[in-house]
Amino acid sequence: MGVTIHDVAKAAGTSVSTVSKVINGYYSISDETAARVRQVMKDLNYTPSTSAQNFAKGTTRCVVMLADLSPGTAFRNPHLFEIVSGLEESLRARGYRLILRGADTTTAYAAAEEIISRRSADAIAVHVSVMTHPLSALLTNPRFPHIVLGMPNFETQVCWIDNNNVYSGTVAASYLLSMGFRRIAFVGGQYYDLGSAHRLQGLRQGLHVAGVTLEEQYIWLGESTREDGYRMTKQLLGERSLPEAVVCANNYIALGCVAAIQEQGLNIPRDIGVLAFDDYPFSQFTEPKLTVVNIDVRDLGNQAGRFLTDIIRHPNKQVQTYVTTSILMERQSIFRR
Amino acid sequence: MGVTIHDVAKAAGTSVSTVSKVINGYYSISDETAARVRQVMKDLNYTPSTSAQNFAKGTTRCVVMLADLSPGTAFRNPHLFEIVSGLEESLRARGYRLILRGADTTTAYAAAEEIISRRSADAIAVHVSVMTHPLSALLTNPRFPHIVLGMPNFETQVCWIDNNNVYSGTVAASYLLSMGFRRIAFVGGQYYDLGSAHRLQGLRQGLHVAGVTLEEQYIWLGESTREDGYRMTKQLLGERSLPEAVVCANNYIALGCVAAIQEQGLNIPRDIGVLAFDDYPFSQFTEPKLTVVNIDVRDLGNQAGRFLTDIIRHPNKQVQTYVTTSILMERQSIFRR
DNA sequence: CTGAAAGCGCTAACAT
DNA sequence: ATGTTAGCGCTTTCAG
Repeated sequence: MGVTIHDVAKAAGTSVSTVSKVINGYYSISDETAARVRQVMKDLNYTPSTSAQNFAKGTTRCVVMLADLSPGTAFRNPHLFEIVSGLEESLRARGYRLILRGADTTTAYAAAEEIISRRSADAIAVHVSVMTHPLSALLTNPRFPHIVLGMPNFETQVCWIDNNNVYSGTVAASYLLSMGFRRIAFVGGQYYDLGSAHRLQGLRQGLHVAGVTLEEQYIWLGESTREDGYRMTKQLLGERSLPEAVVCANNYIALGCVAAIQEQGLNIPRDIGVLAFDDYPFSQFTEPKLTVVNIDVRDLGNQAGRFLTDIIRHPNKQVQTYVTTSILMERQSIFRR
Repeated sequence: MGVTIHDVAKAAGTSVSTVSKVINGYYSISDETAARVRQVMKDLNYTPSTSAQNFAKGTTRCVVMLADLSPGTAFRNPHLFEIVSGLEESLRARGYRLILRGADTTTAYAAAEEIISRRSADAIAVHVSVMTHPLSALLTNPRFPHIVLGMPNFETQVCWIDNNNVYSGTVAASYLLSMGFRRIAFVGGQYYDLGSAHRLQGLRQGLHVAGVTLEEQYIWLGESTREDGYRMTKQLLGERSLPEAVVCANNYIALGCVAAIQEQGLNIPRDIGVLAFDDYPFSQFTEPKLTVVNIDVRDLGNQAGRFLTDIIRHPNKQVQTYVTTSILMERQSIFRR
């Protein structure tokens, strides 16, 4: 079939090992031999076989990512794919390929086990949504290079990386304070929705250090849906005194929140400001467009790729870290008071 | 390191080829030997190395998908990832792994060339957005197993698969006709936006066979954005006689369309019906929720995977096909007249 | 600086 | 039914 390293060696009048050495570059080969070999490779249109190289070197140069890829995920959770894209980009820059593999909590363990035992990848990336306790044990004992995207909601020795939502919350707080807001409300997900909970925590903290209190009556937690955002905001607006601004834990809630406020005949941002988290395209589908604290999730994927290659090199390396590039995107839903 | 086929052979008191045969299963091995070998494999916790197997067999069991994965793609184009998910699912069911690789029109050629020359995948899937003429030549001459997701907008011998948007257009037509509509408008993308153009064509055709004409004055083409949808609809509403329904080529346009109609003080669906294509989550963010002709893009990915494995087996197979599972999702933006 | 040769772990004729 | 053996295409140690 194709031309092999032997053909090159023969044509260049050298041994295959010499050719291999010029391919890999980290052996001493005289410049002239190297040049000749390179020329022959070009003439013969030779490219080393990836499988053969990897097989001989005992590596795969692949990392597989386990994630929920069930129908509709791309629509419901674009974040996931933005992370995937960032991961792919980062891995590719480092010479690795990203294999995407769908799984759920019931199948992820077997998938990982197969990958590990068949040595079909150099590392595994697991999206936190398919993470389980057994899987965590599989990854850490004995250790196999891995990273979990998102902080697991249980104590574990796995490597993970996540956005620092607490920090993002403080960013929201600083911004609101700087814009002259004091009486602030929060509409978010349930306490077990860690992302929302952390954002709330950061917001509260950020306000607190400035001597401002986030009052309990202004905190509403529910489902992360447009419907529940609407419902909660309605109730919030029923309070005796209106907040000056409401912070929405995510875009879905924000959509409902805006609808509720406007239905009440209130003007955003004149009567009440709205600040949301994340910059889904639909944060721009409201009128006015939402000012948001955006989280650069692609960067999360990027960082994960970087850590992963580190971990492949140093399997004992333990990474449990937060990375966040939160960017405030000022649009029209908050005006200075 | 790991236990190899030799260890198994020794422990089972057989030759490696016997072990190999029971692994692969398509050679005659006595039941009792097979059982013994299998037992030893289990005892030794042996799993064949994927790389070694593939290398020996001269295959990779991988297909790489080339697509635009630039920042924000997941938000702007969730369709793409739904296709990816479908493709992955389908390939996995057939024993292949999906490697996702970012590219653009300037890098896709080199990426494909590398894959082909290094034989690092058994096939390539290319999203039409990164397709170019040279790439098409590379794939077809000599033929390398491939499939393009989406119909290229130039004459080519590549294998491709796409949704039948013309058909979807006729689905829209039939529905509107059955609901008693006659005077219908279309707000869509430019003529070179093939998806939109085909939907328009199907709509026109579908109406035509029922003796209904889609009048030119009711056809507005522009950018596929909320803004342009708004602008076009505004103009459309300026016509001397209002259409009974407007069909929007996609969700973005629909968002603007709904806003324009409502701003005009018209009620949807009482005064005017709105029918859109695609079921992005934000087709439900309008009030009322949009009735849409949804396209099952995941199924497109699924079919692509099926064809791809066929093509790998029969490299000369030529596939240029439309598949469509369009489903009408009735919500609140169309009422029977 | 170069080459010979022994793998890497498994498959697949071919022989028995 | 089972074993022998020659690869698959490249890397890497060890001599020279």
